[in-house]
Amino acid sequence: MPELPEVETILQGLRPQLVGVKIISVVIRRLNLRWPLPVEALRQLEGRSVCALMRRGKYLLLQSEMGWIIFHLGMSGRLTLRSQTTPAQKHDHLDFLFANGLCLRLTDPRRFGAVLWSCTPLEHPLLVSLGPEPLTPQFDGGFFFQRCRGRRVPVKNLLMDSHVVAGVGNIYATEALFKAGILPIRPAGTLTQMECDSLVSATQATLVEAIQQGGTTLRDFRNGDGAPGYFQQKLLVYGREGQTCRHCPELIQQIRLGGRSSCYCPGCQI
DNA sequence: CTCCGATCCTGATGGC
DNA sequence: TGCCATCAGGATCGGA
Repeated sequence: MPELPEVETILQGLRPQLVGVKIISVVIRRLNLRWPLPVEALRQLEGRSVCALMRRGKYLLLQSEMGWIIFHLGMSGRLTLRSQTTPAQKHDHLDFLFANGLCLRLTDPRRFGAVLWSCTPLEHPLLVSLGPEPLTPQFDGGFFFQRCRGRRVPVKNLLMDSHVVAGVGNIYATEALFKAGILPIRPAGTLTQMECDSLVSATQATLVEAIQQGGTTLRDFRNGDGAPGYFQQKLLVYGREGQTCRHCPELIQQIRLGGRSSCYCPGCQI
């Protein structure tokens, strides 16, 4: 569910409420998500304070004096703040109860998400091989051009590959390709340096605007405070198959790439 | 190394 | 109303 802008939105909501606050207890209702929960480490958090909250790609990192908890929300995960009296519902798997009366609750119906533990999170196997953050100078047209060279997979697959660049999912890759005027099925190796420059700029502009809008709520995304995002109102092609392009008279088309649906305009994208 | 498809799981939706 | 198929924001894994 959540791509980079949604995780960033959650992070910005949680940070002022939780940093410096002591964790009183941790309630574990399910021992397994995608992988087993680090039960021992979660127990050791009790009585410790939150030192910092950070994001890397789609991962949300919580630092305590004992080490770091790594969250990944998968397709359907949510992290929300609520009062400690709110009863747990069907897919509420994990609660952190804080000294200020708040409860941080992890909900994940599909259970593709993960909760992991590490003393050095950036060296964790799942994070160490991630590509650069898309909103840093490391991710530029030259970098992406080099990663595309010799590759015959559709460029959209590369843009969504977290080992190439971390945090760009299906919605934002689809939107960025439209903004850059590039067809999602173009073999990555056929992109010119200029097209890579354009695609990187479009990706960054899309992510920045989505963060400003508080993310995209297609079904049930909510930030830490339970509020929806508004970027869905700005979507140019995602989910618009069969409708008229916003920039020309053509109809938006839909194809499947790597098992994911991709929308594009045959008039605007080459 | 590259690429493709299967896979983990539940819930919403639409056709019949 | 029920049943079934399809689809959904992710990322890993195995095999060709």
